[in-house]
Amino acid sequence: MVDNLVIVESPAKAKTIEKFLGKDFLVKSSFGHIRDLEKKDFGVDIENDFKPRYTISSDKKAVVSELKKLAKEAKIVWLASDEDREGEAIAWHLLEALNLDEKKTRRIVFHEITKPAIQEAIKNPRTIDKNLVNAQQARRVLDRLVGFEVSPVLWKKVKPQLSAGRVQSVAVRLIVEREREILDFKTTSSYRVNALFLADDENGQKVQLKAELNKRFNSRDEAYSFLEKCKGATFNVDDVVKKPAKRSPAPPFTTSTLQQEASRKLGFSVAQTMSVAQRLYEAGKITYMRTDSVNLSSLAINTAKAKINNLYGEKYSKTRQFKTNSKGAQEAHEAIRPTYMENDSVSGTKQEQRLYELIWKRSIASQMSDAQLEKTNVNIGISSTNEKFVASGEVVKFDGFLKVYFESTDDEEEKNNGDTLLPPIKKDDVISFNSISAAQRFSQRPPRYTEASLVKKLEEQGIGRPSTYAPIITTIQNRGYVVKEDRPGSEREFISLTLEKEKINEQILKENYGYERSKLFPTDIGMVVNDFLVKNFDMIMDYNFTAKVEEQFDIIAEGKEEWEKMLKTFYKPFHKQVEETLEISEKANGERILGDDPQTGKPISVKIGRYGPLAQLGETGDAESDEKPKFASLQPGMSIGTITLEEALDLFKLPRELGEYEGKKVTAAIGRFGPYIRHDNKFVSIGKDDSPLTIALENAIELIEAKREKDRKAVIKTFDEEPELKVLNGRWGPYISFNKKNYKIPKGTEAENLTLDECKKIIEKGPAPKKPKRKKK
DNA sequence: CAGTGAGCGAGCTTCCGCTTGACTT
Repeated sequence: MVDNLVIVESPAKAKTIEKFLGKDFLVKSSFGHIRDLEKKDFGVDIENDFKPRYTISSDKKAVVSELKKLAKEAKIVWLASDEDREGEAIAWHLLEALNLDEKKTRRIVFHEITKPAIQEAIKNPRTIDKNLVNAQQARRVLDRLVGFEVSPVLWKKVKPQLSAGRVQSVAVRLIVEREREILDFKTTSSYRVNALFLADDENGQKVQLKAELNKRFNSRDEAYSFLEKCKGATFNVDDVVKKPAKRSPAPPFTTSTLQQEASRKLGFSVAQTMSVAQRLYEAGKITYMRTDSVNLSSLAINTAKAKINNLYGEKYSKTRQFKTNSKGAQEAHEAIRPTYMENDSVSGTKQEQRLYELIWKRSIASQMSDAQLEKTNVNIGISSTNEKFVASGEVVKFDGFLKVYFESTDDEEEKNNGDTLLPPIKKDDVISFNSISAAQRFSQRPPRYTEASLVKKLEEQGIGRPSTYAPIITTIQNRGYVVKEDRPGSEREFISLTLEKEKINEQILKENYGYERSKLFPTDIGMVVNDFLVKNFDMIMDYNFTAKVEEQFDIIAEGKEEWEKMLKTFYKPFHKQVEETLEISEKANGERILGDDPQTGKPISVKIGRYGPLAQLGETGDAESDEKPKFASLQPGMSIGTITLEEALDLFKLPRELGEYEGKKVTAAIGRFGPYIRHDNKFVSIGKDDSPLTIALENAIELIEAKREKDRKAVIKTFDEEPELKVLNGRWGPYISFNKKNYKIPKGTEAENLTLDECKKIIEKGPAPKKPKRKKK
């Protein structure tokens, strides 16, 4: 029985706003979108101007009926969803789905959750902007058409259950193309020359001065003859140039930059960052975490200023307003910042504390003064040749924002010239060297994407939204297009030449390179699907496709174009591509023929099968011989593009019989869960150190016995009266197993002391709650 | 939990963006 019902999107936001609005206002949340297109027949009437058929999402039925009831009782309903395309559509769907009377409905928006901002919003209601809603409908329908027309093409032409979409397919394309660049990369090498000079410091002590030659040599011989020239040469300081420089703080966090920095500084995955941020948001500790805005409210700027003055003094403070420059930003919220800038730490889990601290530092630093630096460059001439050595140093004269925060970069081999103080040398000083060395350095291939660097790239291209960056990364991995993996590096030799005490010493040294940690790799399926889509759907796969349709959506939002017309223009050529591809295109399976099996002479090939990449021995459809081909799945780490004939032949050697143990056969093979030993219908996993191709019978027996021992330990208690009932020790602690069903033991119960009766009581209470539909593997 | 892969061919899969839970056998 309240006069005013306010509907926002998020329940945490509802709670906060309710406090500002007083007793006459009830604030509820819609939990995001409440309606979506039907799944059946595209949910769109294509023939009839793309008329959408909306239905209330199954998980929103309860929310909608509650809101409906409250709306009926209220005198005025305030629709306060976000002020962007999606938010406007949510307001409109609420109006429709709740059957709201337009006369008693108001649309309001605010950019920051502060009392004055909300009161101001209430004073300035407007009506729903139907043009903006139409832009959203166009976006929604276009995505549906792309997804639901192209995916079935993949089911027919590549493999069932695959998916394609405006966003995910382009994300996969980025990863596939980067991988190809890496595979095609031709490494070159050059010789980098570094010298260690000796100079006097203020106290006349000898100190080292590191300098690099301004030229790299292409061959060992050139490098060698340069070092020869250095023998007996004199080294003269040609000039010493000092230049002031400054550095400015980065803007406060958006979703994308938070994900990047949390990945670089804390090692969080993007999904992890979002879930920790969500908890901080729900606890009222930070502002909303899905945003593309770098804007700070005036309240935040003022409290930051006070905090900085208090902690570091006035000269460290500098008020800044940042502007968004990322494509397609809609700026419905503030930047991500602490709700109370004065709190430099919070309680909570270790992860929450670390993420909060990062957000606090970044926000505070954004309101601090520039760092003042002094850069020094020293050129050192060589009497016997024209090349010069260059030494550079950098000294922080005033730290400014660097006192609290320094943004990291993705560049792995970043030069480490941070805080080097050069010795006080002067122009025309003559200095001597300790050693000069020329080392062979190799050109670096392009880096593979991490989750966070992929998000950065997508944002730059205007693809995806803050609320979808983390789900996109998850989707392309769940679909099996991409895997996130560590890969070991390789070793290579390089030549090092060192001139010391008038002698050149040549060495061959070894270095590791190419080690990858948590990087995104395309799978075989990812590559085959990508190539198929690029070949047949160039329009959708164009990196600028999203940016181009976004321009159209903007025109619709301005009321200068009808959304149905825009869709018609898009759909005609698009649908033609779908039809043509279905008709003309061959099945794509990425098949590659490796050669012939030396034993049978039959061909060996690799391709994508129904269940993933496989190797095949012999040909299909050979009616005369009546002999079926043999199949074997490729193992993790193997790829259609790079597998060799030998590796493929090995796959056909399994399952392998090792011998007998206790009168029963022992075999080794590779299954869904990796390599295993099978004996007496029991399975034992083979560890990393052994391979099913080579493991000996005795090692296998050891594994079998070890497994038996472990199984014995897993049993805490059994009862003679009821052999089916066991108290076991599982991954999540003790539990009861009875007739193949598992039961939770109530907290505070000592598992060892359970009696049969007590166990039966637990069982009577029913099994552990059944897991709901869980489809994803 | 520990392969499968043609053949007959039902009925299923799928998009992006907005928001949290209920759940980790």
